[in-house]
Amino acid sequence: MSGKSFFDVHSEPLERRIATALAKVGTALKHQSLQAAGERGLSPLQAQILVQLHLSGGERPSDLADRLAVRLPTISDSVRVLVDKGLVDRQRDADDARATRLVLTEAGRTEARRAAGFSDFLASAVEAMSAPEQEVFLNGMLKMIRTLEERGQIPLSSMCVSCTHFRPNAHPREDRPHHCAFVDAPLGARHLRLECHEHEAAAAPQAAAQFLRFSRP
Amino acid sequence: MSGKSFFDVHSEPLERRIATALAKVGTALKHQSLQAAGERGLSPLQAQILVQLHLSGGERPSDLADRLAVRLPTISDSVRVLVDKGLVDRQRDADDARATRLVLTEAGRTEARRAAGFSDFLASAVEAMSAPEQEVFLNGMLKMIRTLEERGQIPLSSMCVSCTHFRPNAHPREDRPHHCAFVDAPLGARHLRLECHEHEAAAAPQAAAQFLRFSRP
DNA sequence: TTGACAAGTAAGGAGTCCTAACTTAGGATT
DNA sequence: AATCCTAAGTTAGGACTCCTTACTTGTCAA
Repeated sequence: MSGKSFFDVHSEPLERRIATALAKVGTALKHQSLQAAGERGLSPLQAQILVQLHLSGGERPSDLADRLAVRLPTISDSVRVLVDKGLVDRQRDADDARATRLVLTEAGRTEARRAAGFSDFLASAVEAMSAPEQEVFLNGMLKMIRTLEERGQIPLSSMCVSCTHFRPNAHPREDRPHHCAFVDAPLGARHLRLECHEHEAAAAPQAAAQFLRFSRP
Repeated sequence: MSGKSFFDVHSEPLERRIATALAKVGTALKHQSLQAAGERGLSPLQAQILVQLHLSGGERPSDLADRLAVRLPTISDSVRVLVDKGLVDRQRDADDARATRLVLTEAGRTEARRAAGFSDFLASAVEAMSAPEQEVFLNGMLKMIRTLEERGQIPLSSMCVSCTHFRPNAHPREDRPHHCAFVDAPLGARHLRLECHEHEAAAAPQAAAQFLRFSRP
């Protein structure tokens, strides 16, 4: 055991510095999305909407509003522009005549694929970390995001850790401790997903809670 | 050695998922800053400007523009509002009569302290990680940010890892491998700073490059 | 059938962001 | 000293973001 050094005493708490670091990356994201979208003749929100519709294969305006953490009129505004540009089609929902179903046109799909690459700049900066660092990092991010979800401070995602099919720490083996009951396969920290098509929200957040408590390291 | 499992084959690359996770936190940051600032009668940018002036003790509009990754007219606009509200004072710079020096008024300092707490929600979510996880996490964030800086994709910060006083891996001891020549004290990964008043930018990015290559784990 | 509630659009207003066009000051060159 | 270039900042104007409030239309249950 060593005593407290200069830096143990004269520093912002670690959590605060991490929050600051995340805010800096947030600045970069904002700036890059404005730039990247602008080069394609899109606005940041328009690009986000295209990417989201591409991922989901079609959604309602209110779903988009939830996912992107804005109000319905904000989506409505941007969608009108996208429809005018011929990138999105508005269809009446078969189940509920009040609702609208938004789908990409062919041109919209092309733009969506391009727009999806906007975060490549971040992904490539992640390569500055080693593989084990990346694994710990993803794990940490998931814990944070799950915590923010529980507090209603971030839109819900289709993450493994909040899925009925997820069995945390179901196996003794170090590298793949978790299990997905849907595909019936073991998975490790490096495999955990943020958006899974097979996701089914756990009624009670048991799996997520266990993940928060017990996951390694 | 075990073979490739289902999830090794059918997954987005780890770097992409990390980028997605960071983007989600970016969404939360945007949303919370709009909310938090709004409750205090401020806009997000106004709040950022107050916080930055509080940290630095007074800056020029062009410095603010650099730090916040926006153009000068954007700052000029918001500053005018802050001056009207009596939170910021415009002073002529003594050295250069073209330049303006912005300083907080007493009321401005009060608001700045409140606005600085806007990222508390993130800091407290960071507590979902264990202490060793947090250390790896901060280390990873610093590598990412440094990489983004080198590419000009994020504003420069006054981080240890890009400082002339920083000596990476100067000590053999595991928990405090680095050294700060300014205060002449060893420091570990958990002590690394993002904004240090004693920062002096390294002419050649040697220290930073060494940090990127050699830092543990 | 009527009345509450949900999905979506429209209208209006504050803020964010940009580029382009000034204004004024500093510094170098003649 | 006169001139020209460059830097700091403001103003003007336009697109987009984002909100709240106020409709419109459709669902569903009493």
